[in-house]
Amino acid sequence: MMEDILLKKGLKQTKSRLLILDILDKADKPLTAEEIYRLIQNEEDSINLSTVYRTLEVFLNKNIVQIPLMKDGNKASYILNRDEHHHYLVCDKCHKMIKIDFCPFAEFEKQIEQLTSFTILKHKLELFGICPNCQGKTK
Amino acid sequence: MMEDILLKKGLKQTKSRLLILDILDKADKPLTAEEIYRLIQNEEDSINLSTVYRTLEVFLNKNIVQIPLMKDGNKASYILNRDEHHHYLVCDKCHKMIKIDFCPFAEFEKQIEQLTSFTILKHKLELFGICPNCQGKTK
DNA sequence: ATGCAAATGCAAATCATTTGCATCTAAAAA
DNA sequence: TTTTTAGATGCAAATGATTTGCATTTGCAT
Ligand SMILES: [Mn+2]
Ligand SMILES: [Mn+2]
Ligand SMILES: [Zn+2]
Ligand SMILES: [Zn+2]
Repeated sequence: MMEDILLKKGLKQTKSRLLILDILDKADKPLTAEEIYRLIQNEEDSINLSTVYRTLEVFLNKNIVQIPLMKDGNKASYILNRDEHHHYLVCDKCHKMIKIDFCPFAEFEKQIEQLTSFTILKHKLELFGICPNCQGKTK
Repeated sequence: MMEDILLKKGLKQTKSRLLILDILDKADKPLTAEEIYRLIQNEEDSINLSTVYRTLEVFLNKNIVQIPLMKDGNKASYILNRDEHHHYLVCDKCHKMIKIDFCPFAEFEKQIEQLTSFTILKHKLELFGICPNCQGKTK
Protein backbone atom coordinates (compact mmCIF):
# COMPACT_ATOMS: atom_id res chain seq x y z
CA MET A 1 0.00 0.00 0.00
CA MET A 2 0.73 3.67 -0.18
CA GLU A 3 2.61 4.07 3.10
CA ASP A 4 5.14 1.37 2.40
CA ILE A 5 6.56 3.46 -0.37
CA LEU A 6 8.40 5.63 2.15
CA LEU A 7 10.15 2.67 3.68
CA LYS A 8 11.00 1.28 0.30
CA LYS A 9 12.58 4.55 -0.71
CA GLY A 10 14.47 4.91 2.55
CA LEU A 11 12.48 7.88 3.80
CA LYS A 12 11.37 8.55 7.35
CA GLN A 13 7.69 7.99 7.91
CA THR A 14 6.45 11.38 8.99
CA LYS A 15 3.01 12.85 9.40
CA SER A 16 3.55 15.38 6.59
CA ARG A 17 4.69 12.76 4.15
CA LEU A 18 1.83 10.44 4.89
CA LEU A 19 -0.69 13.25 4.56
CA ILE A 20 0.72 14.39 1.25
CA LEU A 21 0.86 10.85 -0.09
CA ASP A 22 -2.73 10.36 0.94
CA ILE A 23 -3.92 13.55 -0.74
CA LEU A 24 -2.08 12.73 -3.94
CA ASP A 25 -3.40 9.21 -3.88
CA LYS A 26 -6.99 10.42 -3.72
CA ALA A 27 -6.51 13.21 -6.27
CA ASP A 28 -7.98 12.80 -9.71
CA LYS A 29 -5.95 15.57 -11.25
CA PRO A 30 -2.53 17.17 -10.82
CA LEU A 31 -2.30 19.36 -7.72
CA THR A 32 -0.17 22.37 -6.93
CA ALA A 33 1.70 22.66 -3.65
CA GLU A 34 -0.82 25.23 -2.52
CA GLU A 35 -3.74 22.98 -3.40
CA ILE A 36 -2.23 20.12 -1.44
CA TYR A 37 -1.67 22.47 1.47
CA ARG A 38 -5.33 23.56 1.44
CA LEU A 39 -6.70 20.07 1.08
CA ILE A 40 -4.77 18.99 4.13
CA GLN A 41 -6.25 21.88 6.08
CA ASN A 42 -9.71 20.80 4.99
CA GLU A 43 -9.06 17.47 6.60
CA GLU A 44 -8.62 19.28 9.93
CA ASP A 45 -4.92 18.66 9.79
CA SER A 46 -2.16 21.12 9.24
CA ILE A 47 1.38 21.22 8.01
CA ASN A 48 3.46 24.11 6.88
CA LEU A 49 3.49 25.17 3.25
CA SER A 50 7.30 25.04 3.25
CA THR A 51 7.05 21.46 4.34
CA VAL A 52 4.75 20.73 1.43
CA TYR A 53 7.33 22.14 -0.95
CA ARG A 54 10.21 20.35 0.72
CA THR A 55 8.34 17.09 0.77
CA LEU A 56 7.41 17.33 -2.88
CA GLU A 57 11.03 18.06 -3.71
CA VAL A 58 12.12 14.91 -1.88
CA PHE A 59 9.36 12.89 -3.55
CA LEU A 60 10.45 14.18 -6.94
CA ASN A 61 14.02 13.10 -6.38
CA LYS A 62 12.86 9.68 -5.26
CA ASN A 63 10.55 9.50 -8.23
CA ILE A 64 7.51 9.15 -6.00
CA VAL A 65 5.84 12.07 -7.72
CA GLN A 66 6.09 13.70 -11.12
CA ILE A 67 5.35 17.13 -12.54
CA PRO A 68 3.26 16.43 -15.61
CA LEU A 69 2.60 20.07 -16.48
CA MET A 70 2.94 23.62 -15.38
CA LYS A 71 -0.40 24.90 -14.25
CA ASP A 72 -1.28 28.42 -15.38
CA GLY A 73 2.17 28.49 -16.82
CA ASN A 74 3.81 29.25 -13.51
CA LYS A 75 2.74 26.83 -10.84
CA ALA A 76 4.10 23.31 -10.79
CA SER A 77 1.54 20.61 -10.27
CA TYR A 78 2.23 17.15 -9.00
CA ILE A 79 0.87 13.67 -9.42
CA LEU A 80 1.75 10.40 -7.82
CA ASN A 81 4.00 8.28 -10.00
CA ARG A 82 1.96 5.16 -10.55
CA ASP A 83 4.21 3.93 -13.33
CA GLU A 84 1.42 4.50 -15.75
CA HIS A 85 2.16 6.41 -18.86
CA HIS A 86 -0.29 9.15 -19.70
CA HIS A 87 -0.69 12.77 -20.69
CA TYR A 88 -3.12 15.59 -20.13
CA LEU A 89 -5.39 17.43 -22.47
CA VAL A 90 -6.26 20.87 -21.14
CA CYS A 91 -9.07 23.20 -22.20
CA ASP A 92 -7.68 26.62 -23.12
CA LYS A 93 -10.84 28.28 -21.86
CA CYS A 94 -11.94 26.60 -18.62
CA HIS A 95 -8.72 24.68 -17.88
CA LYS A 96 -10.62 21.44 -17.52
CA MET A 97 -8.15 18.60 -17.65
CA ILE A 98 -8.59 15.18 -19.20
CA LYS A 99 -6.23 12.29 -18.78
CA ILE A 100 -5.16 10.61 -22.01
CA ASP A 101 -3.86 7.19 -21.22
CA PHE A 102 -2.51 5.98 -24.44
CA CYS A 103 0.52 7.26 -26.26
CA PRO A 104 2.01 6.19 -29.57
CA PHE A 105 5.58 6.94 -28.72
CA ALA A 106 7.35 3.68 -28.19
CA GLU A 107 8.36 3.30 -31.83
CA PHE A 108 8.79 6.97 -32.44
CA GLU A 109 11.39 7.01 -29.70
CA LYS A 110 13.31 4.18 -31.27
CA GLN A 111 13.45 6.05 -34.55
CA ILE A 112 14.76 9.11 -32.81
CA GLU A 113 17.34 7.18 -30.86
CA GLN A 114 18.77 5.81 -34.07
CA LEU A 115 18.64 9.20 -35.70
CA THR A 116 20.32 11.13 -32.91
CA SER A 117 22.28 8.52 -30.93
CA PHE A 118 20.64 9.88 -27.79
CA THR A 119 19.33 7.44 -25.22
CA ILE A 120 15.79 8.60 -24.64
CA LEU A 121 14.62 8.40 -21.05
CA LYS A 122 11.25 10.09 -21.06
CA HIS A 123 9.05 12.59 -22.77
CA LYS A 124 6.61 15.25 -21.75
CA LEU A 125 3.54 15.84 -23.84
CA GLU A 126 0.73 18.27 -23.24
CA LEU A 127 -2.29 18.70 -25.44
CA PHE A 128 -4.34 21.88 -25.61
CA GLY A 129 -7.74 22.54 -27.07
CA ILE A 130 -11.32 23.48 -26.34
CA CYS A 131 -13.51 21.16 -24.32
CA PRO A 132 -16.99 20.25 -25.58
CA ASN A 133 -18.53 22.49 -22.95
CA CYS A 134 -16.61 25.55 -24.03
CA GLN A 135 -17.04 25.08 -27.76
CA GLY A 136 -19.30 27.78 -29.17
CA LYS A 137 -18.63 30.16 -26.32
CA THR A 138 -17.07 33.48 -27.32
CA LYS A 139 -14.35 33.41 -24.69
CA MET B 1 10.91 39.23 -44.09
CA MET B 2 10.93 39.35 -40.34
CA GLU B 3 9.79 42.94 -39.86
CA ASP B 4 6.65 42.64 -41.91
CA ILE B 5 5.24 40.32 -39.31
CA LEU B 6 4.47 43.25 -37.03
CA LEU B 7 2.40 44.99 -39.68
CA LYS B 8 0.64 41.79 -40.56
CA LYS B 9 -0.34 41.30 -36.94
CA GLY B 10 -1.43 44.89 -36.50
CA LEU B 11 1.37 45.85 -34.14
CA LYS B 12 3.27 49.09 -34.05
CA GLN B 13 6.76 48.84 -35.43
CA THR B 14 8.92 49.84 -32.51
CA LYS B 15 12.61 49.59 -31.83
CA SER B 16 12.10 47.08 -29.01
CA ARG B 17 9.98 44.79 -31.08
CA LEU B 18 12.33 44.82 -34.01
CA LEU B 19 15.32 44.11 -31.79
CA ILE B 20 13.59 41.23 -30.07
CA LEU B 21 12.40 39.75 -33.34
CA ASP B 22 15.92 39.99 -34.69
CA ILE B 23 17.46 38.27 -31.68
CA LEU B 24 14.90 35.48 -31.79
CA ASP B 25 15.38 35.09 -35.50
CA LYS B 26 19.12 34.55 -35.09
CA ALA B 27 18.78 32.30 -32.04
CA ASP B 28 19.42 28.62 -32.44
CA LYS B 29 17.77 27.66 -29.17
CA PRO B 30 14.96 28.88 -26.94
CA LEU B 31 15.88 32.06 -25.07
CA THR B 32 14.69 33.43 -21.75
CA ALA B 33 13.59 37.04 -21.38
CA GLU B 34 16.79 37.76 -19.51
CA GLU B 35 18.91 36.22 -22.26
CA ILE B 36 17.18 38.29 -24.88
CA TYR B 37 17.73 41.36 -22.74
CA ARG B 38 21.47 40.65 -22.44
CA LEU B 39 21.93 39.85 -26.11
CA ILE B 40 20.41 43.18 -27.02
CA GLN B 41 22.84 44.92 -24.70
CA ASN B 42 25.71 43.09 -26.40
CA GLU B 43 24.62 44.66 -29.63
CA GLU B 44 25.25 48.08 -28.07
CA ASP B 45 21.54 48.66 -27.88
CA SER B 46 19.35 48.80 -24.84
CA ILE B 47 15.76 48.31 -23.89
CA ASN B 48 14.19 47.78 -20.51
CA LEU B 49 13.72 44.28 -19.16
CA SER B 50 10.04 45.02 -18.50
CA THR B 51 9.70 45.88 -22.13
CA VAL B 52 11.19 42.55 -23.08
CA TYR B 53 8.59 40.80 -20.95
CA ARG B 54 5.76 42.95 -22.23
CA THR B 55 6.82 42.46 -25.81
CA LEU B 56 7.08 38.70 -25.42
CA GLU B 57 3.61 38.67 -23.90
CA VAL B 58 2.22 40.53 -26.89
CA PHE B 59 4.08 38.24 -29.27
CA LEU B 60 2.68 35.22 -27.47
CA ASN B 61 -0.87 36.46 -27.85
CA LYS B 62 -0.31 37.14 -31.51
CA ASN B 63 1.30 33.76 -31.88
CA ILE B 64 4.55 35.28 -33.05
CA VAL B 65 6.47 33.39 -30.39
CA GLN B 66 5.92 30.18 -28.46
CA ILE B 67 7.05 28.81 -25.11
CA PRO B 68 8.33 25.25 -25.29
CA LEU B 69 7.71 23.07 -22.24
CA MET B 70 11.27 22.87 -21.08
CA LYS B 71 12.07 25.49 -18.55
CA ASP B 72 15.54 26.70 -17.79
CA GLY B 73 15.05 26.02 -14.10
CA ASN B 74 11.95 28.11 -13.59
CA LYS B 75 12.32 30.62 -16.35
CA ALA B 76 10.14 30.58 -19.43
CA SER B 77 11.99 30.48 -22.71
CA TYR B 78 10.78 31.63 -26.06
CA ILE B 79 11.18 30.71 -29.70
CA LEU B 80 9.97 32.33 -32.85
CA ASN B 81 6.93 30.62 -34.31
CA ARG B 82 8.06 29.72 -37.79
CA ASP B 83 5.01 27.57 -38.41
CA GLU B 84 7.27 24.64 -38.55
CA HIS B 85 6.23 21.83 -36.35
CA HIS B 86 9.05 20.46 -34.29
CA HIS B 87 10.09 19.39 -30.83
CA TYR B 88 13.21 19.36 -28.75
CA LEU B 89 15.26 16.52 -27.40
CA VAL B 90 17.27 17.64 -24.39
CA CYS B 91 20.22 15.93 -22.72
CA ASP B 92 19.59 15.50 -19.00
CA LYS B 93 23.30 15.89 -18.28
CA CYS B 94 24.68 18.68 -20.46
CA HIS B 95 21.37 20.22 -21.57
CA LYS B 96 22.38 20.01 -25.20
CA MET B 97 19.28 20.50 -27.29
CA ILE B 98 18.44 18.85 -30.60
CA LYS B 99 15.57 19.83 -32.81
CA ILE B 100 13.35 16.99 -33.94
CA ASP B 101 11.40 18.03 -36.97
CA PHE B 102 9.00 15.27 -37.50
CA CYS B 103 6.06 14.32 -35.35
CA PRO B 104 3.55 11.50 -35.65
CA PHE B 105 0.63 13.30 -34.11
CA ALA B 106 -1.75 14.23 -36.86
CA GLU B 107 -3.73 10.99 -36.62
CA PHE B 108 -3.24 10.61 -32.92
CA GLU B 109 -4.98 13.94 -32.48
CA LYS B 110 -7.94 12.88 -34.54
CA GLN B 111 -8.34 9.80 -32.38
CA ILE B 112 -8.28 11.89 -29.26
CA GLU B 113 -10.75 14.40 -30.62
CA GLN B 114 -13.24 11.65 -31.28
CA LEU B 115 -12.60 10.11 -27.91
CA THR B 116 -12.93 13.28 -25.88
CA SER B 117 -15.00 15.66 -28.04
CA PHE B 118 -12.33 18.28 -27.46
CA THR B 119 -11.14 20.36 -30.37
CA ILE B 120 -7.39 20.00 -30.23
CA LEU B 121 -5.49 23.16 -31.05
CA LYS B 122 -1.91 22.26 -30.34
CA HIS B 123 0.44 20.09 -28.42
CA LYS B 124 3.74 20.48 -26.72
CA LEU B 125 6.15 17.59 -26.70
CA GLU B 126 9.65 17.37 -25.37
CA LEU B 127 11.97 14.44 -25.18
CA PHE B 128 14.62 13.90 -22.57
CA GLY B 129 17.58 11.58 -22.56
CA ILE B 130 21.33 11.36 -22.63
CA CYS B 131 23.29 12.64 -25.59
CA PRO B 132 25.97 10.47 -27.22
CA ASN B 133 28.66 12.65 -25.70
CA CYS B 134 27.40 12.20 -22.16
CA GLN B 135 26.74 8.48 -22.38
CA GLY B 136 29.20 6.57 -20.23
CA LYS B 137 29.94 9.53 -18.01
CA THR B 138 29.14 9.06 -14.33
CA LYS B 139 27.12 12.24 -13.96
C1' DA C 1 15.04 5.02 26.98
C1' DT C 2 18.74 7.83 24.59
C1' DG C 3 21.10 10.25 20.87
C1' DC C 4 21.41 12.10 16.64
C1' DA C 5 20.51 12.97 11.84
C1' DA C 6 16.86 14.33 9.44
C1' DA C 7 12.35 16.83 9.24
C1' DT C 8 9.54 20.77 10.46
C1' DG C 9 7.70 25.51 11.49
C1' DC C 10 8.23 30.16 11.00
C1' DA C 11 9.83 34.25 9.06
C1' DA C 12 12.59 36.27 5.92
C1' DA C 13 14.82 35.99 1.41
C1' DT C 14 14.85 35.00 -3.64
C1' DC C 15 13.93 35.71 -8.11
C1' DA C 16 11.21 35.59 -12.28
C1' DT C 17 7.60 38.20 -13.75
C1' DT C 18 4.08 41.91 -13.46
C1' DT C 19 2.24 46.43 -12.73
C1' DG C 20 1.32 51.63 -11.81
C1' DC C 21 2.32 55.71 -13.50
C1' DA C 22 4.62 59.43 -15.84
C1' DT C 23 6.59 60.11 -20.24
C1' DC C 24 7.45 59.11 -25.05
C1' DT C 25 6.50 57.70 -29.89
C1' DA C 26 4.46 55.38 -34.03
C1' DA C 27 1.26 56.10 -37.02
C1' DA C 28 -3.59 57.86 -37.88
C1' DA C 29 -5.98 62.17 -38.69
C1' DA C 30 -6.22 66.76 -40.04
C1' DT D 1 3.69 68.41 -42.49
C1' DT D 2 1.83 69.21 -38.11
C1' DT D 3 -1.34 67.62 -34.73
C1' DT D 4 -3.40 64.08 -32.09
C1' DT D 5 -3.72 60.09 -29.44
C1' DA D 6 -3.72 55.18 -28.44
C1' DG D 7 -0.51 52.42 -27.39
C1' DA D 8 4.55 51.56 -25.98
C1' DT D 9 8.34 52.31 -22.79
C1' DG D 10 11.29 53.24 -18.62
C1' DC D 11 11.69 53.05 -13.94
C1' DA D 12 10.68 51.63 -9.46
C1' DA D 13 7.89 49.15 -6.66
C1' DA D 14 4.81 45.12 -6.10
C1' DT D 15 3.68 40.23 -6.69
C1' DG D 16 3.68 35.53 -6.01
C1' DA D 17 5.64 31.00 -6.25
C1' DT D 18 9.31 28.75 -4.30
C1' DT D 19 13.43 28.52 -1.30
C1' DT D 20 16.25 29.05 2.72
C1' DG D 21 18.34 29.98 7.56
C1' DC D 22 17.78 28.74 11.93
C1' DA D 23 15.81 27.15 16.20
C1' DT D 24 13.07 23.28 17.58
C1' DT D 25 11.02 18.78 17.15
C1' DT D 26 10.68 13.99 15.78
C1' DG D 27 11.63 9.32 13.67
C1' DC D 28 14.19 5.61 14.34
C1' DA D 29 18.70 3.15 15.04
C1' DT D 30 21.39 1.78 19.01
MN1 LIG E 1 3.65 9.58 -24.03
MN1 LIG F 1 4.29 17.32 -32.54
ZN1 LIG G 1 -13.45 24.11 -21.34
ZN1 LIG H 1 24.77 15.60 -23.00
